[in-house]
Amino acid sequence: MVRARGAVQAGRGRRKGTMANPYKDTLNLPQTQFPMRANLVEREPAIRQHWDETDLYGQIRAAEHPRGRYVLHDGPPYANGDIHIGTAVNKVLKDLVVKYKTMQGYDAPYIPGFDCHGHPIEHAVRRGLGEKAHDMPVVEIRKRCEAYAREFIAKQSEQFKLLGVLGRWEKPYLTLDPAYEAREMETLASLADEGLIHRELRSIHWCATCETALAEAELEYEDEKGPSLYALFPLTDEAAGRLPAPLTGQHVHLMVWTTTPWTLPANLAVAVHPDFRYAAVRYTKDGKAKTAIVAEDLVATVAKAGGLGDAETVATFKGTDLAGLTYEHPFMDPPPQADARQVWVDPAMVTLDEGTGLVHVAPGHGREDNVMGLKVGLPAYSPVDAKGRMDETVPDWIRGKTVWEANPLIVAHLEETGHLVRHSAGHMHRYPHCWRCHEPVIFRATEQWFVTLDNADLGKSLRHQALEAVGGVQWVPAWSESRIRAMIETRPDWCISRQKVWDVPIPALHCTACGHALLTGDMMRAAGRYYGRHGSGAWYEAAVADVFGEVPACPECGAKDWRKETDVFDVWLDSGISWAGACEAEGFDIPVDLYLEGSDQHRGWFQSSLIMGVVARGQPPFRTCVTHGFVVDEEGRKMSKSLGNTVSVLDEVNRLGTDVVRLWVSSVDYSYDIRASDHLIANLQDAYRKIRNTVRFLLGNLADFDASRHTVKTGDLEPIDRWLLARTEKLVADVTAQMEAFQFHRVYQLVHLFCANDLSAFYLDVQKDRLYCDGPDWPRRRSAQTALARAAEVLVRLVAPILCHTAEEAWGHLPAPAKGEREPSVHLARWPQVDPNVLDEDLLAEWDWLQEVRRDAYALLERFRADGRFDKHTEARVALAVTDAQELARLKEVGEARLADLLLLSELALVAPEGVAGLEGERVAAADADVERFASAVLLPQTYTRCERCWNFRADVGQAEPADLCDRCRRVVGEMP
RNA sequence: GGGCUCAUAGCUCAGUCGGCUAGAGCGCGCCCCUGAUAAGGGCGAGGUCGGUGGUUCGAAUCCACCUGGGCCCA
Repeated sequence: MVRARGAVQAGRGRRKGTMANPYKDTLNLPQTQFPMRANLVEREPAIRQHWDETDLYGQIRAAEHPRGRYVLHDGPPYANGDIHIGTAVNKVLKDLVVKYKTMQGYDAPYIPGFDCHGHPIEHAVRRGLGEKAHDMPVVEIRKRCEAYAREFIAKQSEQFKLLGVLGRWEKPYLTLDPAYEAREMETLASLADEGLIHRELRSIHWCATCETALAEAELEYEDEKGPSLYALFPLTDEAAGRLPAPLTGQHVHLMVWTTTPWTLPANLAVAVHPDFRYAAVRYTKDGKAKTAIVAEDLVATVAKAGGLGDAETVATFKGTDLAGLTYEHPFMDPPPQADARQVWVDPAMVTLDEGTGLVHVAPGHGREDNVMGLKVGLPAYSPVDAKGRMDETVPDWIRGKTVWEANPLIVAHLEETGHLVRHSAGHMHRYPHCWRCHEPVIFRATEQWFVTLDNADLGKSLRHQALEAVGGVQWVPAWSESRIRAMIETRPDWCISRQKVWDVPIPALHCTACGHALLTGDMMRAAGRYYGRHGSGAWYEAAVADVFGEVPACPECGAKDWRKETDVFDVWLDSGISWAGACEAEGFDIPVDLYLEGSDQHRGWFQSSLIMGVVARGQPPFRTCVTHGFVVDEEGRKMSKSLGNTVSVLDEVNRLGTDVVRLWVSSVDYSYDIRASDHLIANLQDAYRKIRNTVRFLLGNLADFDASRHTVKTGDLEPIDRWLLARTEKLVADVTAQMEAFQFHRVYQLVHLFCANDLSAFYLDVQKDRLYCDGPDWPRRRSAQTALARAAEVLVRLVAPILCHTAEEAWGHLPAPAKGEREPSVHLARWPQVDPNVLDEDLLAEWDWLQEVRRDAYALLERFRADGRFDKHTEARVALAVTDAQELARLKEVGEARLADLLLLSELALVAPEGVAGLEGERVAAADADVERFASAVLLPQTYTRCERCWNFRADVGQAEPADLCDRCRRVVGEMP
């Protein structure tokens, strides 16, 4: 629609044009060197460089800390690869806490750490070496591992610094540091002192490619297609004789199901459920009639899957009836002990979800199998060597074959000997894989060192103590507690040995005469001292006497000839004692205040630290534990390179600037999944600009404000300025509460709302007239500036933890404080404290109401504006009919003139609904605008002239010379020199 | 399969003990301003509160189940 604007405007006597306003120089327009354009990508590095050059971190450490110490202990990221968005989120969250606590007056050191040992680095190094690794001395490989780790420590440090994370980067704690290793041994010695370390033949996850045991944490479950088969174990004649009629003495088989044929050689038992019913089924296969026992409920399923067309149930039993029946192995020689190869009842082993209801048990090849074996006294027989090859105890047709090669051979053999019911090669299942080489792992029984979680006396068990300790920690969010509780309740004994070289060697000795393995607390302490002096790698070349001061005699046989342990400790022990190796080493008390990590650390660092803290110090090493979720893509799916939905945080920093990325981190509720994409992070640019420009406008209007001379006493402030002071104080109170609760996304919302609503859309819009047009030194203007100065001061400080660069930049543009000197950095400044006298809730409620009134009036007046009756409120004279008589009286009390100012109107009249009858002018009914507060509005004819200086339409324009000014502006101009 | 957990507008978040027509900011659309200007202001449109069933006078909220995610485990 084209409107005849020229005519309308001419009729209102408005002179619009590009002609320079002769009074413009008499205005107090904003002035500041703080640029509107952030240009973060260029500016931020300069700010960080300045921090480096002035040693800001050192200055903060050297400053006064009236509130004592607050220790956030860094969970060490693994020194491998570039940082990713998840680690970036973690570091930024930590930095928010540290910067906030620092401003609150705490000594809040941040000592970054790096997890330097472990399988991933060793794997990468060995892969790089190729064949050469086999002949290379351990010490040489370790040297390369260290170099590898240090390379990534340097790289990651630089990347973390790009995120604005302030800390002692020049001296992080490293788990490969000999002093750290020494403390680790000293701390772990308490495990041995308490008798909590034992050695045991256990079935564990084993990677045949990497030739090492794997912890739960080192497994990845992947979907995989594999074999599955139904096999028959014939009952012995003795057992057949015990069967009830009509089966007595017949050839009857136990039918089992397995997806790992290679474990069949190690079969030592079959488990059934005591409460299930079992059926003897007769069927014909290859022209031969057979009888097999399966769970009754699974007969149909098995008949179908096993291809038993004519299956017919001939008898049923209870599970307990089957207990003790002995059977023959389809291809193995006599069992290693007499009570092997019989049926046991074990409810934990058997479900009806899959299989036949009879479970093939190989204690050497499965955790549950192992547990059951221990219970009934079966050995963890495991005829597979470290490379995954079948050993000499198995028949020659599979001897020396890898388990993967053995699978089809075993299937074929069962087929040939009539023990196979049905075989399939396409069974889909989730199967554990090695987290490094991604090959499928096997279960294999080996001698390993364990931390005992359950003692005979349950009340004193480590598990029990750890669970008690959980209750003493504040978990954020609260569900975090139930999660770690459930995990500790169910975790198995902790396998702490690894058949690797890149970690701290276990300083144990094996007697060459009797095979006894020796590891005591004193030995560990001695090794700790030795490692501290020479580095733990020295173990490999040291003589026993060098490490322990003497050669101990074997407590079992008295011999003095030892083989040094070749296994190393699990890498989780390194970080699990970081509270000792890093914190106590710095003189920090345990427990420290805060651990803050991703939710995966419930199984990792939180747990290992808690357990070690309980063992060595009798308490958890942290008071509060904050957990954050994982970064997922825009659709909530996990990020993966193969899906191509990853976000590179370094790219984002280079594209948008660190402060925008930090603002993004602060804006999300990190308790759950965190969605991220280029687009989602870039969205925060708008909020960043809003905050930055609001700060800039505050600064611009404070250009001529000298706090020491111009500050107006609170009691003398104009009402709206008194409100801003209270509103600012409320902001401080709210933001502080949310910071204390680690609810940074609420801080973001509060700050953004304050900038967008309270300041930009309301206060600053209303106050522009005074700030620009009043005399520079008029009390009314100084009143506004007093409030603005406080708002600016507060805002810059409140955003400092998040927008650490921008706040620093703005800091240099704030007016000098009334007293004393400004700290050289905002990060050395104090967090604002709430003055309860200023935070006047009644006043805030009053102004909430006024703002509602303003919003409703605006909605109504918008009707006139949309119709082209005026463009700016300052052009309009308006009468508002207030629906409620009481509210009308209340508004009258506020005053029409003041309300006209708040609504930016030329003039305002307040009337009762019936009062509009006699008024001249166009009117609009409130129903059109969905407003109840006002019955209607009347646009009164504009009879006033526009003041050429302040552009307000006022009755007093033309009443004196200069005739184009209003009274106020005449006074201002008259006061000018 | 088990433990913990999530799902409210395009996005980020509020929503108290179950109680007005489910809110905010951003984004989007339209308009205004040009004295915050690669700024600023106004208005508006956006929701089956993941789905189904139940409890209740009343459900985003409580319960059950389902769907789809996430972390961890088997």
